[in-house]
Amino acid sequence: MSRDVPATGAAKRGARAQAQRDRILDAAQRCFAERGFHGASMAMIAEAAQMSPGLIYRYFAGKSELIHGIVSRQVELLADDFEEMESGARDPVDTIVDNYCACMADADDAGAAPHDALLDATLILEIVAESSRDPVIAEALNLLDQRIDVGLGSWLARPDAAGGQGTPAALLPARKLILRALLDGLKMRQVRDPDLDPALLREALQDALPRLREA
Amino acid sequence: MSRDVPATGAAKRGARAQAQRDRILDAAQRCFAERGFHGASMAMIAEAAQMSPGLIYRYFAGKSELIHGIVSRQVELLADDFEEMESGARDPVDTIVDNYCACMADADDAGAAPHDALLDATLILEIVAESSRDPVIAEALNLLDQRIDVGLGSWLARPDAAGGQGTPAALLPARKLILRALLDGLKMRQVRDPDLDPALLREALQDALPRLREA
Amino acid sequence: MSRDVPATGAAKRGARAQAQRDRILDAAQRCFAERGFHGASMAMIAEAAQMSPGLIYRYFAGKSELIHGIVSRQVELLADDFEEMESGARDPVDTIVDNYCACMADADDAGAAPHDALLDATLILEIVAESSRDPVIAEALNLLDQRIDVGLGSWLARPDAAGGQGTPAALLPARKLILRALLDGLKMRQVRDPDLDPALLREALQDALPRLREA
Amino acid sequence: MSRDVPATGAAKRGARAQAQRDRILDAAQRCFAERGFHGASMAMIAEAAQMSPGLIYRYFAGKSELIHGIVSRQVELLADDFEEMESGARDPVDTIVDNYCACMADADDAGAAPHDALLDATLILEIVAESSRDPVIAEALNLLDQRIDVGLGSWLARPDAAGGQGTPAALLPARKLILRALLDGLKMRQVRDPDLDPALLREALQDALPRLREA
DNA sequence: CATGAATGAGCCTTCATTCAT
DNA sequence: CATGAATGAAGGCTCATTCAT
Repeated sequence: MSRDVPATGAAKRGARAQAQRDRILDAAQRCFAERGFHGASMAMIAEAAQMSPGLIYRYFAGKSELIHGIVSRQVELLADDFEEMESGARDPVDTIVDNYCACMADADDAGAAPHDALLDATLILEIVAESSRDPVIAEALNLLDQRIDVGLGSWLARPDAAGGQGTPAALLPARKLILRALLDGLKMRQVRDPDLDPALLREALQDALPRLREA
Repeated sequence: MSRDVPATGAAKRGARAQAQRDRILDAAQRCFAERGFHGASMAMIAEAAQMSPGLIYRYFAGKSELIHGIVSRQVELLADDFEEMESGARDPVDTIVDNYCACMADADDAGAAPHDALLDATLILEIVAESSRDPVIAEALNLLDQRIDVGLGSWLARPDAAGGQGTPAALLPARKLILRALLDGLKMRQVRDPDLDPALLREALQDALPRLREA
Repeated sequence: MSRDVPATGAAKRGARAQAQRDRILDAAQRCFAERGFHGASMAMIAEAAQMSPGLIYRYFAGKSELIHGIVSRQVELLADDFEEMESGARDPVDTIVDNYCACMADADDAGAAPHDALLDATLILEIVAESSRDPVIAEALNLLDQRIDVGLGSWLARPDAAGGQGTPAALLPARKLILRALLDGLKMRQVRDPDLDPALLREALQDALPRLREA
Repeated sequence: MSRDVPATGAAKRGARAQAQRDRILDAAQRCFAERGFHGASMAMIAEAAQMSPGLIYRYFAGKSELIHGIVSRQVELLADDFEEMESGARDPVDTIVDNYCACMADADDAGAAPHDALLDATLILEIVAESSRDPVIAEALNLLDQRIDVGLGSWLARPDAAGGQGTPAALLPARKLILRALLDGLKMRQVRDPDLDPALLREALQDALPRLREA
């Protein structure tokens, strides 16, 4: 998943173009996180990317293509998390909590390069909401969703000994649904209650996760 | 569940005024569900409510106040769900699944009177996202959140025999967090995967909920 | 000029109607002074007059008729000032300074009944400006202007011994113009520099007025 | 008096930008003179300037900033008048009368480039009135006022022989006040009585001005 | 007479997007 | 490629005025 092989959809793009795209996406992600999708203007994004508004349109067809681009980039980031979880190298609780905390931290320092930062929780909600009306965004999100689904599924299915959860195939869809909802729901909690104590979150997960395994 | 008796906070309002407010809120809820908060214009809402744009402002101070009004109405609807859950009159799984299905159904027939309907899942995401930037919306959501928190907390804490979950006080915050996240997350799943089989949802909940109780 | 004989244009009006008109005009004058002609809404005026917006239209044809009414009322107030000046009962400097100070005072206590208060200086500017575009207002102002012109003229012309200025007829138009400009200009200074020391004003007038008389 | 060299405060602005600003200001000045500050809409001004409404906002933050810009331009025009007066090159009466007549003439031919023209008298009243409620406008007017104050003060104080009035320092504030009021008042007369004979004005000034000097 | 709900035109402003340079 | 000026369609909101009650 490294950049040796260009990312999905970027097959033919030159290095320069890719750099520009990333610069724009970084700026957009920062602006969207700060002001929301509708609150951030193309002009603002252009300024954040230190280029003219017109140039953005050379790389992206419109504002919602920016969301598409941002979401697509996330797919790669996610891969890392799943590798960790699946390899058993790390307690899944840690991964989730870290992931949660990372988002919070990102929100604080606006200088971070967002292309390897997780999506701001509020932005995720906006994207998901938007996806129900905007096919371009829906498409991007479908990819992400699928990736998560596969990752979660394989982690759940993998034998206990191999760092998985040993979930029987029959229970897999149900467990996946619950786990997915729980993870998504955490994003909503994050938005509603940004001061949530990470320790409580960890405690809650440590209590809940084991309970969700086969008895 | 109907509005024979004026709703909370509307004590002093005339019947006519209350009816107008509800008409506006119904129209707004429909428009927001269909086009999103930013996508639905006041003009569109006015038309849906069959009145002039200016008139809306006699009843609501601005667009965000419409969300405030919509969310506030939901608080009452929620009360019913919690009564059911707490009274033990009904399996909580049924309540959740029904609630879930109700939303889906509402989305289909646009003619339904929304003031008796649960919020469209997409709209919920938008509202939550917006709440992080709009104090008016945040306030309304705080009320709702609090109500849910109390309801969930008392259900969890109530002794097993009394239709509760018998959760020890020490575990309450953690369990509440998990449950809350799970419920919220279901809304996100609903948006992302509207075709989810209710039967799977029920199965998943029947598997998960008992596991989240004291061993 | 007392109310024994109804004021100009009020010939046929009943006492009740007159009272209503005055109440409206009072409210309007207060609102206009506070927020300006364009800044004060009919709704605001109605509330200040403790009546419904619709009722105002029973007594006045529109917003600019309110200005007409306000200006017309001033004609009577002015009469008093001129009587003083002409009778020689009082130093004209005192009259002008008092008049000036009265306006400032009015601005402070909003409770005063404006129908016997001088027009707020800012409002005067607005009215004069408006008069160049609104014939209704122009008409009212013409009356006021004429009255002032006559009053000023007769004071200037009256023999010195009779409390006047003993201005020769040949110089009258010129002197009237200067005096008029000076008086009007004071209104503008009042708006631009509300903190002007009344003592300085008195000093200035005591220096200038005598110089403007026949050598 | 032309704008060959960019005006004060425009040092860094490109020639194109400056031209656009002037075009907008010209249009605004014309529209404001014709319909008043509140009567002229941004759309109308944009049309007069032959551009889209949105473009105005690239050059001015809002409607009040247009007034600010218009007033600021006047400061420069005023400088010329004061130079004349102070240099003694010209009878101050002439300067005032010319200035007065210039305004009247401008009002007639709407085609004149307003950036070289004095403010329409009616517009001045509106601006002064508005300044008491709009800080942006107040700021612009403060600058103008100050400039006039300095100019008038130095002319009054300058020795008689040097084309001044030789006013003793002790009398300066009072004389300045009177002169200022008289000049301002002339603007009001201009609005109220546009047909005033310039000859009468000249006569009046020639009579009054010398009288306002040290005996 | 009086009310106040209702209208609807219009206002200022923003912003995604385009295009001449 | 890149710029940034320019467009023009909305958008949210206000308010003078009307009219059914």
